[in-house]
Amino acid sequence: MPPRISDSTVRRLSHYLRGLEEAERRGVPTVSSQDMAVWGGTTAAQVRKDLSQFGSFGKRGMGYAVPRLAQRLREIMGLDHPWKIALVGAGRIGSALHAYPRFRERGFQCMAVLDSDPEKIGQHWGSTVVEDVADLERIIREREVRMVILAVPASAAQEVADRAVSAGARGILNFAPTRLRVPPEVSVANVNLVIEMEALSFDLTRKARGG
Amino acid sequence: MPPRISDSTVRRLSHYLRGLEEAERRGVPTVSSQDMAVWGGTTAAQVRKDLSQFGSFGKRGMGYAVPRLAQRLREIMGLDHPWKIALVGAGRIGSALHAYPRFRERGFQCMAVLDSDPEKIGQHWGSTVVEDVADLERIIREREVRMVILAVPASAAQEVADRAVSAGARGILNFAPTRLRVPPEVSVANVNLVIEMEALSFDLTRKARGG
DNA sequence: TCCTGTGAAACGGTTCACAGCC
DNA sequence: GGCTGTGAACCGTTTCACAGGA
Repeated sequence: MPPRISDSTVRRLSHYLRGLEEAERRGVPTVSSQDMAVWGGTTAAQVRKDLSQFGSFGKRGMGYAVPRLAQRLREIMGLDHPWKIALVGAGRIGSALHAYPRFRERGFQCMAVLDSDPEKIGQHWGSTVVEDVADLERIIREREVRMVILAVPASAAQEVADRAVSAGARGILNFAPTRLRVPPEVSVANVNLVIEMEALSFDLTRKARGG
Repeated sequence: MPPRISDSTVRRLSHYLRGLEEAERRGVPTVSSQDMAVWGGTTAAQVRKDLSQFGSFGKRGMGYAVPRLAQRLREIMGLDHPWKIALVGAGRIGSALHAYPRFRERGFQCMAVLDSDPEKIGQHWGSTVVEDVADLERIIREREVRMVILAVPASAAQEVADRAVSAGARGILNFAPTRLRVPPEVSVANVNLVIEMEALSFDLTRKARGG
């Protein structure tokens, strides 16, 4: 029974891994928790606590062997193998995401781009052809898609999510400003740009008032 | 000296406000903390705690008067007046953000779109013309821009951020996968899509393993 | 000596439970 | 009776401090 890992820990692990891979490229042999703390925007103690939840990867007095720790972190995060994803919504956000090179670099393979708009269906996006969202279930099943990026209007998000889940998708990156209801075996990450802007508005307002 | 307000509280306030404005439109006169809890994906007690940090807005036995609370929340969050923003980076993400109608609906007025690419400078985006990022400081000052959306490559993000801050910007929505260093009077919200995907990867991997 | 791994303490956010007002 | 506002309890995360191995 694995203990609960907090969301903030997971985010920091991403940062550690990014730093480790940069160090790997440079041929740095070992790093200290202090080095990783800088990458993760945290403290050395926090880094060690984070890592200790998964095992003991360092050597006292020495630090951590970069290739070994990077490999272990990739395994822990499930990034030691590619993920097959599908992009639903071929609007502007969808187009930007599809062109975003870092997804592919990180091992997220886009198996399909889907939309409901007849104007968009059939368009060529690089080597990908936009397909009909009516075929969502079949495509997810046939191409073994495990994650879906939802870049559809809020009004369609829940329905598309339900269908994707029923076809076997287990992770959803949701750009629609809606709280999706999904079964517990499914994970959802929400990206809500208006909330981010409103949080900035709050912060700035508070700083302007309170000092 | 206002007490610290947690980030999670701020996000919930956004949700409460969205629900309140929907209720306002429908002419609902009062709501309970339980109603708001549903909007914010939390509990009634949490709603009351959140609100209590800013004052007492409800009536015991009655609930909260919708228009009054909505107005107070807009004031608290600094959403009772428009915000002037600028968009730096006229690539695909920038283009998607510029077309995103919810920013404008929510009172975020885009005063400029900037890029360094001569091909893009001069392009017409609706009624906006893409301008040269070399004029960033002048434009921020002249048009009283307070927030900047950074949709530029990671390699340019810090430099653009520094220049925006020096010209008077105080909020940054950062899409570049970099941790920006800014003075304490400046607030930054990061949107890091790879981290969101990696968090999904972690979750799914963990669920598949642990049960 | 250097730096990790880890219990213990401190902190902050959430939940509980109830007093108080409508 | 119903629902808010809030101190107190609870719980998870972060920080501290140090024991222990290289």
